[in-house]
Amino acid sequence: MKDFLKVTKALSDPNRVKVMKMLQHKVMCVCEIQAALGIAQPTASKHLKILEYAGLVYSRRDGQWVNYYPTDGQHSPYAATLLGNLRHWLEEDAAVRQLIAKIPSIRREEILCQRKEACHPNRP
Amino acid sequence: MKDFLKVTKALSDPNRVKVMKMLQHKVMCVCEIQAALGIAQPTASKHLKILEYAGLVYSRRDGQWVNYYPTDGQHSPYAATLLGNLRHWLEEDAAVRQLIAKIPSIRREEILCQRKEACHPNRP
DNA sequence: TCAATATATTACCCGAAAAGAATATGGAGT
DNA sequence: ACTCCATATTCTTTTCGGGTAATATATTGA
Repeated sequence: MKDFLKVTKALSDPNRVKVMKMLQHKVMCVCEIQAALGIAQPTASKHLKILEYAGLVYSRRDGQWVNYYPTDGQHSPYAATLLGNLRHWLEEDAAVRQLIAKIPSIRREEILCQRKEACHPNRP
Repeated sequence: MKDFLKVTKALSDPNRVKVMKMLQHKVMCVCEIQAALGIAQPTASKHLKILEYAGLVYSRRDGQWVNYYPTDGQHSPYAATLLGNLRHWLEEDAAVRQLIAKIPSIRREEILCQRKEACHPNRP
């Protein structure tokens, strides 16, 4: 029961559902997710932890960034089933389509997490 | 997105999941659900309304009682899929098994909703 | 019509969850 | 060692959801 509730709870928040849909289209780091959703960095981090705890995503460090991936659902049959369905569910959702379309323009090298107001002008 | 969230939210509370599992084994009225879960009557009523709003159950009056049924998921593909999976999911869950086993001993004619302390002795 | 009962609704309390600010951690590069 | 930056964690505030008591509604039967 607990494992099931972890998954349904994780997927009962709009931002977390959006994260899952984005990750199914492209592997992303925290700062990219933060930028895509327009939320604060700790908020993004916390959402990802909840998704990870539910067995829906896992993370791997890549240099200075931490990438998040959708899992194959090995550790939770509930996660496995819902991940499978989510691949086609909500593909026509307006907010999701808008996010997916926005992804290519989000590049981690051009994001500054620590100062929201920063449009870092001189950077390699 | 909203319809999806209605379903995941509805299924992210343990008591509501238990209601769904019970209803998949036996059609029940509000007072039976209330008795099975050991919660107050308005609480049971509210949970059922949330499940109904999500398209997971529907209700039909039968004399003085209102019966609740699992839907076939016609009004929500998300509800349809999860209802299907729930039929086999959690069948081995301890709390669910205990509830299912308890169902036959719960008879609506022997329940008094309005006074919790009542063990109504003389009743047809 | 009135009494009894099941269900729905309302109002309110309380704890949990979401949000962001501030701070801590840790890797990369100098 | 030191700096820079992405990420994680802590803290605090605010919002949301589950719970119950009290009340309203609806049905049954006398």
